[in-house]
This record gives sequence, C-alpha cells and structure tokens, in this order.
Amino acid sequence: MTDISRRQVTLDEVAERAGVSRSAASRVINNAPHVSKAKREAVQRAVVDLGYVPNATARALATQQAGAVVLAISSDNPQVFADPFFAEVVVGVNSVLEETELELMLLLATSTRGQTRLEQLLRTRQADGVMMMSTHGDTLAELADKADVPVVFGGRPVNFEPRFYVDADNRGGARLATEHLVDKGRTRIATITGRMDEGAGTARFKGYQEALAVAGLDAGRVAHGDFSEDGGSRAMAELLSEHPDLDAVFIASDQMAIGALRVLTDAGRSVPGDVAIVGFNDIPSARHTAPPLTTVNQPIQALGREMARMLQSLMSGETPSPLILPTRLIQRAST
Amino acid sequence: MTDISRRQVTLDEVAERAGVSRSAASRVINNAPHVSKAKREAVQRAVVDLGYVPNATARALATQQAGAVVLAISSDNPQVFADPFFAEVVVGVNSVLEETELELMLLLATSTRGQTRLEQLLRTRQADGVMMMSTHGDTLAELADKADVPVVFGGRPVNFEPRFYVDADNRGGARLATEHLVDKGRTRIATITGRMDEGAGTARFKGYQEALAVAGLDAGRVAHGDFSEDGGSRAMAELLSEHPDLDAVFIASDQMAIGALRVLTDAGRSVPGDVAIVGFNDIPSARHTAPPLTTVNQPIQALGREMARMLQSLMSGETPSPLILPTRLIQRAST
DNA sequence: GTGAAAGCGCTAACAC
DNA sequence: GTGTTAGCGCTTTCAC
Repeated sequence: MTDISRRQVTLDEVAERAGVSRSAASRVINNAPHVSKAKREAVQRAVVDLGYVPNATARALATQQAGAVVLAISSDNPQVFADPFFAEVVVGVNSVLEETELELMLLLATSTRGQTRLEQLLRTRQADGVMMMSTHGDTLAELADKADVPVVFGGRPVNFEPRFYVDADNRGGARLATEHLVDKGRTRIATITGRMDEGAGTARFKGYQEALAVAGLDAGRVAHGDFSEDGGSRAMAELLSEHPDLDAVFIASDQMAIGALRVLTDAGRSVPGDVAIVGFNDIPSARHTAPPLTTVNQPIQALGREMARMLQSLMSGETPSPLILPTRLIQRAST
Repeated sequence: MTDISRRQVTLDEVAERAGVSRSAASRVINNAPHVSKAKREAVQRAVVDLGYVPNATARALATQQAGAVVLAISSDNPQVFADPFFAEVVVGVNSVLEETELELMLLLATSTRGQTRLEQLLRTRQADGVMMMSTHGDTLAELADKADVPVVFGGRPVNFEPRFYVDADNRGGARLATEHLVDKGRTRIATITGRMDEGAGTARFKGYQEALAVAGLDAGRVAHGDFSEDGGSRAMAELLSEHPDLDAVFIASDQMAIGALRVLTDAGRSVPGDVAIVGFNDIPSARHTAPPLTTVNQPIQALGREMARMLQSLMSGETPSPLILPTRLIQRAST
C-alpha cells in the first residue's frame, strides 16, 4: 500500500519522468489514440512509479464536467431524511454509481439556504446531473425540470409531470391493497391518506377510490393524515367518531398504520376481527406489530438504481422513458 | 425566480459590466478589503443583474480547496448502509454542514473499487476533510488516520485508536444495560455479542463483562452474533442449548434481540417472566415487539453533528479532543 | 505520432 | 485602493 501522505504528483512530472511531452502523457492517461506503444508504456511505468493520480478539479475545469452527480432531497422538514426510505434509495443509487467514475453528492435542502444551493447547483453545472426527490411544493421541481442539467425525479410531484422520472406504482399498490380488503368481504372501507401535497399521498388516495368504485362501494370514509404515527392516531380517532361503522381501513403508510392500530386496540376494536387494516411501505416494524401488518411493498433500492441508470442515460444524450416500478401486497395477519 | 437555463456568467463579465478590474470584482465577491465603496456597490449590482454565481471548480483549482467534505462508509456489505443508523448520522452531519459552504460527498466503499477510490481521495485532496465510518478492518482506518487530509472517525476501530473520533459510549451503555438486569435480580445473565471485528461489538461485550464482574456474577454465558436478526436467532438457540439455566440476556443489538425474542417465545420461555432481555440501539421496531424491548439509546444525530463539528475544527487548524457521547437506558416491558 | 500553446474561471502576489 | 500578472493542473486544438 502506497504512502498516502505524499503531495500531489502532476502530469508534468509524469511526462518528464517518462521522457515525453505533457500532451502525450495526457493521451495515455485518457487512453486516447496517437501514441506509440513505446511511449505509452513509458508513461504507464512513470504513473506507477510516481503514484500519479489525476487532479479531478483541474480536469473538471478543463473538460467542463464535474465528474459528480447529486442526489437532492428537498423537504421542509430535516427529519424526513432520517426515514430509512432514503437510506435504501442511496444504496440503490450507489450500486450503479460505483461502476462509474462519478462521485455522489448529497444535498438535503431543507432551509431556504439549501434551496438556494440547489438552484445554484442546477444553474452552474457544478454537477453533471441531479436526482431529485422532492416531498413537497412543485415550483422547485418545475424549475429543476427546465434546467439544462440532466435531472431525473424520484417520485412525481403533485401537479406536475416531470420529463424524466422513476416512481413506484403508488396508485396500483393502493388499489391492490384496497381490493384485498374487498376480497376479504369488507364493505365499509375507510382510508387514512398521507399528505396530499405529496405525489405519493394523492396517488395512494386515487388508488383507494378506484378500487372502491370498481367494487361499487362507498369511498366516503376518509380522514387525512401526514404519514406520521401521530397523524395516523389522530386520523383513526376521527374516523372512528365519524364513521363508527367502518370494518376496514386502507392506511397510506405503515407509520400511520401503527398509530391507527393503537387507537383501534384502545377503542376495543379487534384487528382484524372487527376492523381489517393494511398499510403501505413495508417498513421493518410492520412485521413486529400485533398483529403483524399487511402492507404494500415498493422496491426502494430498485428505485434508486433506476434513477441512477436513467440519469446516466440522460447524461449520455439519450432520451429515456419514465419508469414506474411495480409494488406488491405483503399479506400478514392484520387482514 | 431567475431563469435557470442560462449559461455560465464569468467574473470577467461582472467586472466589465461594473467597469472595474477583475481583481476588484474578485475582492468584492470574497468580501476582501481594499475596495472603494463605489466600486463595491457597482460590482454587487452587476452580480445581481447578471445573476453571477462563482464557478466552484475554478475556485477550487485556484485555492487548492475542494469546498467539499466526504462521509465515507467502508464496509464489506453494501446493505449495511440501508441501516437507518446512517440516515440519522447523515441528518446530523448535514445540519452543521448546512451552515457552511461545504458540499457533502457520500462514499460508500464496499467493493475494492470503492476502497481504492477512498484511498485516492485521501491522497489527492479532492475533499478538504473526511468523516470516516468503518465497520470492519483496521488497515484502511490506520491509513486514513495518517493521511494529511483532516480525518475524523465515527466510532472506533477494534485494534486502533484514531487521533480524532467521536463515538457513542458503547461500553458504558452495555454496562448500564447489564447492571439493570442485575438490579432486576437476575443472576444467570447471558449475552449475545455483535461482530467482534467491529469496535461497537467488542466495546459492548466489555461493558457486559465489567458489570458482571462488579456484581460478582459469572460472565461465561456468551454466544456470538453478527448484529443481524438471524444471527440473533442462531445465537439465542445456541445459548438455550448450552446454558438452559439462563434468566436474562444482554443482546448487543435490537435486531438480534428481535430474533432472539422469537426463539425464546418459540421455546416456551416467557419474556420477561422466565428470561429478561435488553437490546441496544433503540430502533423504532423495539417499541413494537411483544413485549416492547428495553434497550440502550445512543444519540445518533448528535454523533453526526459532532463529527462534522470536529472536522470543521480540524480543518481550521485546531486540535480537538476525541468525544464520547453518552448512551442511556430506555426501559420497556422486556425486563 | 508528436509537441507547443492556448485556455477552463478563478485567486493571489505584486507593483503601482 | 487599484490593476496587472502569473499561475492552479489539466485538456485540446492545431500545426508539424
């Protein structure tokens, strides 16, 4: 293992050592043509001897390519990133980036400061591409979608369809979940929605409505949550007081389902005996609730992977199609 | 909101527009002294008019400062990053970086490829500093600790004490947990350890031993796990067959505790009636197991925050002291 | 196949 | 205070 605390070795030094011009050395490094075999080898030897590593900054300046992409997560709440969801996305993204020379920059834009930074980033090509996950607000998203830097979205904003995105089939998943409730013979099926200013929130609500419409059932038992456990509790309490006859609930996130479950139990309703519930996301905790939660799984790592792939494709001048990843029902004891 | 799809505006253009020299403009941008008020204002106006944003790459090349730090997580298993733990660390790190001009780069070094990249990074000053979390192996860590780039460690390697680190008090937490079991009147207290090639694994084991030594109890009932749920199940089964008399288990991670809990239940041992257990990490699921898990909480976001702060301090030439963050016992029904 | 030379956009001496 | 100048380390025409 070579000594790490050595100062930067420049291309000039390599060239000198190899007895060639700097341009020749450069050609070898970037394995470009027009170099004699002899020189090529001489340079390669010099590179090894000196432990040369190209200076990425200088290269970036010369080529006008940053050699980095950014994963930007814009939200009004710094804590959302603590959601394991993003960790999984990152793993997926990383798995494809690892095959390339691209660095990954992470931009958690919560404050206005972060937002500004994101805008500047978009404008100044400090990154060769951006993967954007926005949990709220469409204006930044529209802005990003218009930037001349390649941008792919993870998930879709509410009122706006980006040119390039990969999303989970939230609507389909919600339909699946609700249909499952119907299949189980439930007829008074309520829902607790997520935040309706997020794409996932509205899509899951639509899926619920569709499934009930098809089944010819009433889709009027709805309470709005915010994806959080507490929000789920509140919404469940509301539902219970306004629609005490409900016999099932489709809940737009497992976190909310956990909150709702507690309220149901406290109210003396057995699950799934009196009320069947299904959640969404398939978080680890969903396996450990009592009873374990039926839920909808989405392929999160795949989402990250496909975002990165789509970005690559975009960066190499292609025009990829948007992608919707399938979700699937995980059946457990709560239904 | 300004149009984003505009090409790069250079400092020269700003200078020309303001009718000053480039150096004057540069001074204003970096609010350095020696500029008359008039010119300063002229430049500021030009900046706004033109929508000038400095080119970070060029600046980095000129100043020899990357303007970015990296969070490197080196592990032999790509999946470890999916652990919510890291998401929390990132939130902490980001909260302090957000106050600065520094970008955050994420380096998940799993493959050899990633390792190489990390080494190069260390060597070429592509980043002004690195925060390093290594889950295994000490050689890379020692290498990093010797690099001339500021490096702070999150957690400590097993056989090696870095110069700058912030760590949770794993040993103290384990002692706390074990003492709690002692206080509950348990006398045949076993342990399931984590991976013993990770600092957290060995430290928690030491804490267990210490507590039992102080209490004058036998610390011989031990099985080794790997922090995973399955590993916990296996280890618990082993413990049950080799030390069927045990009446408590300190388990070095909640994930393992969940696995162990299932095995205990399946074996007909009631928790905490027959066997009391306590876990470590305070993951969300720990609240939803049956019974809910007593566990040790560590301040993960604070860990991230302090790593970033320590790095900043290091980068500004100071010599910070290592930091150990307190852990605390969260008492629930499993004891 | 080869090298000289001109940048990439910025900062930092230095002389005025 | 101010502007001129020389780089930072690399890539890339362009003529040979």
